[in-house]
Amino acid sequence: MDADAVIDYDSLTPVYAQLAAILRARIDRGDWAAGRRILSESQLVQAYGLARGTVRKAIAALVEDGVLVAVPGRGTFVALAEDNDPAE
Amino acid sequence: MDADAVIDYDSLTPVYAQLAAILRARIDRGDWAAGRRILSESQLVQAYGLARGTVRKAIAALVEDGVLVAVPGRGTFVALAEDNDPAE
DNA sequence: GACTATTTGTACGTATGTATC
DNA sequence: CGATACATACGTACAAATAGT
Repeated sequence: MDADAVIDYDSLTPVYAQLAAILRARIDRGDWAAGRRILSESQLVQAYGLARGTVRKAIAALVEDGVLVAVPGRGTFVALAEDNDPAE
Repeated sequence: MDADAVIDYDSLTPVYAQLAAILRARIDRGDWAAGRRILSESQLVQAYGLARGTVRKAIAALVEDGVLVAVPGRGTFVALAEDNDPAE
């Protein structure tokens, strides 16, 4: 996945999945280290021009994969375990 | 969980979680056998007086747990495997 | 093949609640 | 107290898949 920072609405891949891939790439390339807080939902909404629901869906997918950890009232953080669960 | 068929908006448990518990109970008691199609999202909306997003969230939780399987254009079905993944 | 109806999937918008800072 | 941030719940609209006419 090379299309960082750009959402392609004509793509077969859902927007939220594209954003999830973008965020995962940014984490992999070191934009945010483990344990660091990433952009807030509002900031992601503005940065990529998406609806909040779409941003939340992307974050939820990464939380599901153990890449991110969401903490109510604090923000969303990069998970500490680098190697995630290969199950599924 | 005994409060079948009734959503309690004053409960600490989120509405979508209550609906998920209700549906799981209905499956356990045999309202729908394995491989059978359950109510459509629209029917669940009408039956329980909820928004579609809430219904979808409840279904998503059960799909996550391997209890249900959603098929685009056809409906949502009771999964074949009775004993689900106890992980998590 | 065309058309319609049904059903799930995706996307967006808004409001409220609660916890944190 | 106010601002920020995540969680939940409501609503709308359109797209895609499926089935039947």
